[in-house]
Amino acid sequence: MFFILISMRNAEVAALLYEIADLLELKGEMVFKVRAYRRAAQVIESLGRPIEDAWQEGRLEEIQGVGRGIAEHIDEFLRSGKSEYYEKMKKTMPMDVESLMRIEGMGPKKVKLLFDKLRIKTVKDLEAAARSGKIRVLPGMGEKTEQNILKGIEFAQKSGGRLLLGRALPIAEEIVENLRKLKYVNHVNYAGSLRRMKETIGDIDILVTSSDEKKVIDFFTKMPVVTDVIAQGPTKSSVHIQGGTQVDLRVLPESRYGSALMYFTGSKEHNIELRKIAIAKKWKLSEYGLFSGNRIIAGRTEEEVYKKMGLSYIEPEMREARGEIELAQKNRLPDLVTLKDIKSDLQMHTKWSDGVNTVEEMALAAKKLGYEYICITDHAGNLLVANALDAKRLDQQRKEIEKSDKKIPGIKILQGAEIDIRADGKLDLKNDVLKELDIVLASLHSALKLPEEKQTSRILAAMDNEHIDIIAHPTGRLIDRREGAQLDFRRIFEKAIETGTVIEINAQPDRMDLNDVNAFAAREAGCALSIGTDSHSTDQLRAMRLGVGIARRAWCTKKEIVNTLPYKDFAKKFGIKK
DNA sequence: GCCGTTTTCGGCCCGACTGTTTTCAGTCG
Repeated sequence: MFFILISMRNAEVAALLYEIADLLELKGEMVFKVRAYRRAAQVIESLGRPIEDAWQEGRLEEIQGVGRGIAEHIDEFLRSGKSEYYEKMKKTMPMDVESLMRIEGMGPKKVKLLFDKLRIKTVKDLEAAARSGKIRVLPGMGEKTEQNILKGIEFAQKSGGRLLLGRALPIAEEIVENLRKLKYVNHVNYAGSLRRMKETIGDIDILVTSSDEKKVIDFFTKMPVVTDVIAQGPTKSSVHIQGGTQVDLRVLPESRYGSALMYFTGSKEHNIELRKIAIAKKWKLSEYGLFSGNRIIAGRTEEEVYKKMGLSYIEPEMREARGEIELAQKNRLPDLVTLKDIKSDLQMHTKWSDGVNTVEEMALAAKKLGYEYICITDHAGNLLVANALDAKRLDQQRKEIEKSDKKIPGIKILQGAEIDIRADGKLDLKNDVLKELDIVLASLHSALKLPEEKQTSRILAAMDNEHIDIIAHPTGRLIDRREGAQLDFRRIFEKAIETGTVIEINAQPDRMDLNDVNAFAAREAGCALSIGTDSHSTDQLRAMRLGVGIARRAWCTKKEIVNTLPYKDFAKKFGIKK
């Protein structure tokens, strides 16, 4: 068995290569050279194993997209923490490229021109120049350009960052529903990273087939949620909606729906791979279809296009150019877990600790979702902020759970608890209390900044306790708000297999923890996984689909997810006798 | 800069919209 460890250095190396790419682009280097750096960065970012391993083994050049030149930069960076090449370039172009490029409408050419002519280095410089009318006199620029720059700056300051998947999904679904109601609209779907279930979303892409393109675009740009229209052409439009999210719409004829949906679902890297296959067959693939010369040979459905290309259908969550195309060629894609496979939710809170609903309300809501059993996992121990239960209250709660279990037929209610792992690795409750519970979750809630070694030991110690069944939200991160614990996942996965501990995929929209890359590594290592919503109200139970999304992005089948087990098998696996 | 059952040289994904132009470059996805 081989193990995988996700290292922080991968992200550092990727960041360096991205920055080099930006600077090369400013310099006006060949687009292909720039692209080569970006591609290498992207591959290393989602590598799934530490770049140091390949480096120490002298096998950097075996990484896709890394050749002699880039390998040398990586080597220097890993040895010395610096890159002469990068620093030299940065000296000649000292502007804040990242921030400037993030302004809508600002690309490398404008950033370079504005630096050369006006010494603009920061967004602040840019704003001042635009306000005083210094930009309009430059070649290729005009008054409108200045206005757009100011609008772009204002917008970048207001919005900042990406939208959580769990927030973007309902918005996209509502827009899709509204478009679907129109008489002249046939197919409509959202695409993009949203359809691939990435944990955060840059913007929302929507695709429509219609007999009347103009009417669709008109309807779209005049929706009440639209705050301003960025672009509006005959087949394509972009708008901002309340809250600042950008929504792109594309209208296409029915016969192109499949190829367009593929194109807009991405990922970009997946599309490029597909197009290369088409080129090798002397065809051409675009959003308008698969072409042999001028003749369209596929495009109506995604299935048709994949099939014509000699590939089995690839689920959107797998389209990241991480080897799925090769598997599709061999017809060996995994049968991904689906929401329907889920028989239970293994993490939820009630009024007993920090939730808003009762045991009974949670159970009824879970039953409505079609679950066979659930696990009530209120906080227990000393976590006072979360109103954690002590031994006495756990006893009282057990009586209520048993009562509800009898009262509500068709769903089994288990008593679990979420126990805090203290900084020294000790658990927040005594063993004689833990042993009375059906399922025990252990998780980190504090001291998330300890060094990796200590943090890892904490989790390993918890797993060594025979009563701990699941490690919940392993890193404790909150997306865009808190980084979470540094962990040596290689050792954690080893210990999980040794002790039979399950690792949770937490489906809370701002947790998504394990994330897709770590869940991928866990599955490859052979770990058992669970998906829990960590719900604090009945509404939140529906977040299960986000967790399933992570599992699917990690190529999990139902075999790897313990809460797809029917109750009988689940009870047997965890030694529950009731 | 990378890469190769078409190539170790000559390719590298493809198209829409905007704004400033008067035929197109820049940007975006």
